[in-house]
Amino acid sequence: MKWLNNDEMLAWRSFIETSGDLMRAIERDLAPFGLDRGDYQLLAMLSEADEGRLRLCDLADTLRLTPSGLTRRMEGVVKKKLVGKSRSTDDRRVTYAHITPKGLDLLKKAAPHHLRSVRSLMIDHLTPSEIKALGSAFTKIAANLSPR
Amino acid sequence: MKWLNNDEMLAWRSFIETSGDLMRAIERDLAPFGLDRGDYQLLAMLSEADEGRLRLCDLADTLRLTPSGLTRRMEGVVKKKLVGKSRSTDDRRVTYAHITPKGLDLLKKAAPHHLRSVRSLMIDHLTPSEIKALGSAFTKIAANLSPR
DNA sequence: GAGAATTAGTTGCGGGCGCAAATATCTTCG
DNA sequence: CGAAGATATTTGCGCCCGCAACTAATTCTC
Repeated sequence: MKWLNNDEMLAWRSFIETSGDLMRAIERDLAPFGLDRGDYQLLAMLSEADEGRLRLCDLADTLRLTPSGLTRRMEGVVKKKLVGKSRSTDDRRVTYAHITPKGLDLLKKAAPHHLRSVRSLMIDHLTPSEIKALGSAFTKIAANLSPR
Repeated sequence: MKWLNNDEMLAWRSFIETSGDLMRAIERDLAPFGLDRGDYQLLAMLSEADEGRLRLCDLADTLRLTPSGLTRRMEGVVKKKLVGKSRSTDDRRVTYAHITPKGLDLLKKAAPHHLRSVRSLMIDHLTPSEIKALGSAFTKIAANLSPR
């Protein structure tokens, strides 16, 4: 049985212990805007999408949500009028989610703060080579994760 | 407004996109033992603790759970007889959680598989320098996260 | 030493989200 | 074409867990 050496153990332990804390801290910084991380991610994805809209199933994929998870999350942002839904006339199974002007507005307000969070909580503490290593490490890990 | 450069963006994006997937994959590999990641972590912490027991509040801290979150998680493992509770006679506010022989047994069975998961999903894809970088990066990030 | 503040743990409530089943709408193929 | 299968979305149900409020026990403070 090949155990983990010290470096490996530190990599694994610091990752699992810290990533949750980091996420929570990011979330806390987003709270003043009335958004949680899921909402922010959702708005960000829509704002970057072509015409500011995406099919729900594609949105669910990019957000790593199951269909049902997305349905529930949509309820929240739709109620806040940040996002709207519209059925496709082309394929009547599909529904589009599109970001509203209000949603875009809020996102544009929140983004700089969020960016500052990410910098001050993470990026600013790392050397350029650590940053490169994080990127390549997670990219490789992702590539080897089962097809989802 | 200082935006993120390419390396920074990749580090951040790959981290948020991948870490959840990785956790889920780890969890999936633990499922055959009837454990989820939270249960495993709990058992692991107890098994490493002095005399195989910890005060509930200390356990909650190390598991990054609120007191109420821990109460609920304990319900599960106690019902499965993997963990027991005992009041301290010394300070009658405190309750200890201690791992049972059955819990220790299960942990010992699950650990090698879990270890293999961690290796095959993460460690094996990384170079030694990436592993070192992950460890130092998350250690630094943790050090700068608010005092919790 | 009595009351205030602190600390440990539990409980009620609510939100997020996964799973399985149900529904609606294509798509495929004999 | 029509039935069988695939795809998009919603709903019912249940688990995890955080927050706020509550109880119990201990420690401070005057």
